[in-house]
Amino acid sequence: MKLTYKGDYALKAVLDLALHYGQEPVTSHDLAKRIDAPAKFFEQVLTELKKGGIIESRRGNEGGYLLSKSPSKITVGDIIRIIEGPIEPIACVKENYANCTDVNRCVFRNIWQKVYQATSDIIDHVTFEDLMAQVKGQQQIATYSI
Amino acid sequence: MKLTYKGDYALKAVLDLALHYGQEPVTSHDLAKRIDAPAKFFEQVLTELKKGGIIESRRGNEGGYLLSKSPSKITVGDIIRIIEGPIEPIACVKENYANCTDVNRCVFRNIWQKVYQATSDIIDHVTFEDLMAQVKGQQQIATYSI
DNA sequence: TGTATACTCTACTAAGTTAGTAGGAATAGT
DNA sequence: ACTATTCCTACTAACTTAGTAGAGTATACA
Repeated sequence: MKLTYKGDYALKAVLDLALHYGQEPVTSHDLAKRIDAPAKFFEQVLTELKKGGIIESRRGNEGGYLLSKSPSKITVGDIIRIIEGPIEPIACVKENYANCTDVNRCVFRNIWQKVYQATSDIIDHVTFEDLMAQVKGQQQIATYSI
Repeated sequence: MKLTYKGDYALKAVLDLALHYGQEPVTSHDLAKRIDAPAKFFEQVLTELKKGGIIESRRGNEGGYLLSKSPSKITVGDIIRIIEGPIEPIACVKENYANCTDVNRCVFRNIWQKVYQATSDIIDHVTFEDLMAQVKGQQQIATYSI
């Protein structure tokens, strides 16, 4: 796994939309501003998230983007797979991979399999509901500590 | 973590050298042939492994490369860090990272920290002695099963 | 001392990825 | 009709990956 700017923007955008879940759509412009991403580049990220089925859009005045399902049903892994592609360290980790002479005997494949498993165990079990809870908790602390 | 060809060649080369540990040096040419890597490109990989302190070289006739320490003292993580660089999914995972406005509050950083930890827990604990044992075990089975 | 053998060093390149930029077309609400 | 917004296509500079090319340097051995 390696996180690019695109993935970083995408995660922040989805978290922002999660915090606005059930409310009015949020414009690309507002999102980009809040997460400090170049507006035009960020549009492309939103397009990919839409194609991936994570968000939907409303055009025209009062339009914008919103989550297409509950934050509890979206994981960090979902976003990463859509934006960054497969998370396997090497392609042979996947089942039915034919380009290797002897997949079953390769001592390194076991290692990459474990790394893949460990990584997805983490990112596929963190939902945006979890993240919202953390963010809200932090805001409380911040308020109290002033 | 993403494994490039360079990393793949490096791991295979070190395993091959581990299997020849205590014996005569192995030439770059022979290694490249056995692991099916382009000879000239592969030379660069060996240079990096040498700079990384994993292997040493003997020039001239009867020369070649050999491990600079016991296979039990070299891990997969050592090779990956030398060839592929840092294994953190994003730079902010490292300690004293200044380029972030609020590292302590970022809910995503926790996740990448965990991914980093899980990945290094795996690759830093597999030694080339372990891998040698696996390879030798497989050869036995292969012999018996004919 | 010569020579074959093997490592060493520097430079170049084609293809792909990353992180954008640019400009306009389509659509929806007032 | 006007304005705000998403949608679509194309372009680009910088960087990385996976090599290639060719000359230079050290060593063992005859």
